[in-house]
Amino acid sequence: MRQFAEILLPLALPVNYTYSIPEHLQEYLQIGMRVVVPLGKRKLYTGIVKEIHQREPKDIKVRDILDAEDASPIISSKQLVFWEWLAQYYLCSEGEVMNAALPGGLKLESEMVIQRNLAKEIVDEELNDAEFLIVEALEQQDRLSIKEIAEITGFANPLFTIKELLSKAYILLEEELKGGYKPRRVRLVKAGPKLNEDQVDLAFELVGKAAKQRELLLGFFQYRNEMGQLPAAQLLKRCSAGDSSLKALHEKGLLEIFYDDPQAGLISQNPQAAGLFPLQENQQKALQEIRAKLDKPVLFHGVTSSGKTEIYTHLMAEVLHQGKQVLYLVPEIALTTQLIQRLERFFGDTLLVYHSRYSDRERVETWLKLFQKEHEPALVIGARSSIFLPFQNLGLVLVDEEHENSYKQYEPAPRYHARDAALMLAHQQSAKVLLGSATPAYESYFNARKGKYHLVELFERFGDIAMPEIRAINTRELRKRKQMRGDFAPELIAEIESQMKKGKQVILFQNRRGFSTFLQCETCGHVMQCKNCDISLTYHKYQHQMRCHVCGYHSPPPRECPACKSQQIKSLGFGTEKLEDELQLMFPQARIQRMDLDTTRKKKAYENIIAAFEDGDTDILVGTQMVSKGLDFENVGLVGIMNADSQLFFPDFRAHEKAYQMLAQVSGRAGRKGEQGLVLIQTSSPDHPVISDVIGHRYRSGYERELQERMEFHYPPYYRLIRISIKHRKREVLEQRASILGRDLRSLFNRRVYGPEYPLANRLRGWYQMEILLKIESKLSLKAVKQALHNQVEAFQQEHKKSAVRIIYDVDPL
DNA sequence: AGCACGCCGACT
DNA sequence: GTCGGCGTGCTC
Repeated sequence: MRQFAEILLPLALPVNYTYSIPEHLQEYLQIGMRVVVPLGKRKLYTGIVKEIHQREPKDIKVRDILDAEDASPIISSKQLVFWEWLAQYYLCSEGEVMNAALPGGLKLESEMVIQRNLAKEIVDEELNDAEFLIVEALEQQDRLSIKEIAEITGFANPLFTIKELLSKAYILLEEELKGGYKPRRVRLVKAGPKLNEDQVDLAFELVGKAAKQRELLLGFFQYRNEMGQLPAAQLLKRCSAGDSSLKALHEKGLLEIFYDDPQAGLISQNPQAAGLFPLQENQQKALQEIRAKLDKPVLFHGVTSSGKTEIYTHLMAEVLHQGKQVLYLVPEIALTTQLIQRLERFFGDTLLVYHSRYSDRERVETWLKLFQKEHEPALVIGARSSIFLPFQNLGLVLVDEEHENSYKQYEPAPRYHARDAALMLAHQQSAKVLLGSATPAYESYFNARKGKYHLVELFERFGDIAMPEIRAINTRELRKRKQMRGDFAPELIAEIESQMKKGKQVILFQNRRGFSTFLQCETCGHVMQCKNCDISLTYHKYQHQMRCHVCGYHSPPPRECPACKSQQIKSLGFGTEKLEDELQLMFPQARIQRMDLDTTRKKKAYENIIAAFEDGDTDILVGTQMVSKGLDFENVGLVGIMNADSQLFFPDFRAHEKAYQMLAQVSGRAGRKGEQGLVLIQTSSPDHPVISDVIGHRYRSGYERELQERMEFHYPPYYRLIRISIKHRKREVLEQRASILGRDLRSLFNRRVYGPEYPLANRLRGWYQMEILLKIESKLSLKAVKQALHNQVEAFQQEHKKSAVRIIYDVDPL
């Protein structure tokens, strides 16, 4: 019986391909193994075996699997089920899911290499100069890549020459797989044959007078772990000794140098070496309540500083104690060294960390380590992509700050929401789920009120700290009376001053990076725009550049208006950078730090800024969103919000929800230990209901008000949204096609179709873009809707094949 | 994703 | 006249 395998390839293919299993792999191959398969003319890919069967595909010339990459599966069947759900739910291919799921090191891609055909002897007359160069190079080196040949010949595209040589039989082509993960090895030191532990003085006699060697030997005794070894690099650094001293000790037979994987040399941590922090009575009560209700997902609504992390830690410890695995999801930005170190103290080796700032090698190591821990407890803390790790024995999924938008991936597909996907992951593995936030997403709160989740609430802060006092400052009024000093109300300036006098720190929040929002010509009103995108460029003073925040395009600021040549150009709006400038002028002695995307780009920059603030080396921290995320500072007396208006009046149905979340989260940074913190909000609408809710710490009131609107205007949680983006390089083609597609969809879904319309920026990276929005009643079967949608769009694309538009789906868009 | 095939501008 | 630009289609 001929055997076939359905293979997942890391490509956006509409269906999975089938390959035949050659004789030599028939007994060997298992679901979840990686295999090498040919695709197209000269490409090899690593795919994953999804299914093994005997159904021969019709009308397709099936090719053989070339080889198996693994001795045993590296993807569990549980993961394959999860991937399938993601592809189906988020309307993308399984290949795209696989691409997002696998760390780069587990994917292999082929590269063509050129080898000399030794059967063919060189006949000078047959070769031109370039060909001769290649043949000659191949006499030295037995294989060359296309890139290397390009370098040797100086041709940008040497394929033609290669083909020529191939036809003359001088060379052979071969595919070589690259990018495979190889375990890392480090140099380690352990006791040598001449080192007798009972007679250490003999060893020192052998060393003689060499001071550095004595120091190294002492260091070895001092720093080695319980297995009697440590990394050579660490020993040398601690003793500030050179390699030669170590070699000398090695030659004397006192120390042995060997190679092993990096874990071996580390001082192994004793799990739960540090005890858990004891919980306060109200925390204890919340924990008990959560524990009792985990038969369904629990939404834990605990105000800022209520000590949610401590409660999580206790719960995680319990699940680990049962021998199960825990996934602790946090937004990327909240994954700080502070938090990781804290967890490391409690959980030692059971803790695994996974996120995008880690190198690919580290991610592969984490992946494989978890795979090995099939039936062992493990705690994984990670950002959204950690939902893809190979959990086999998942007991609990914890989603912290579950309202965070950064859980949703937008580009590239799969456009998944890690919280929602994690709920499914937990469901598939019968694991429990805890969602936590001080400001839950309205959709989650709705689910909790409707009984889909359980709700646990905690309204007191840890250690009986009072909720901060929040005051709104009416900037419209002050501007009218010309009392604003730049972007600051007098009251804000006075408070900053008085806090600094008291030795308290200040956080200022401005949700806009750069120096100013845009540059505008005073004469003709022209606004400097990105040439690829339909948005204005932002002026960055430090780099003296205009930058596009969408595509990264940048250019020096113009001296004159490109439209009317006037030299009167003014900057409008303001960002963190300008704020920092103004502040320094007002408070020359103050130590001011800025924290935004620009200042945290480097690897350690974020940690450094936070450490400086924690150590009291910073008086005023100016920042964007980043300052509101999960940072716990001890000494913040004042939080100032420079301009709440941009959040309040943002044209999005979630604007009020997001504004409340942001204001409440930033406010939560104020006040600690027995002192009430102060929050000042500058706004032109101090009476706006969202502002009053924030001042009164009333989460529910905004929720109730907003839900009413959501129902009326057909938005989540009453309706589910699918956004269909249509892209084309030519505006006319796009508009014409989009309107046809809109009509097609309307014939199917009637009034549930909105648009096509241009989004806020109608051209991004050179592509025009329109959007159609589908609003589907929650009670309808989303699956059936998606099927119908897919078929309709497929038919539409078939009918307009020439100069086709690109279509992108976003299910549950944000 | 790559690579081949196919139709319109600057040049050995 | 061709070389080569990228737009489009296909890969089990």
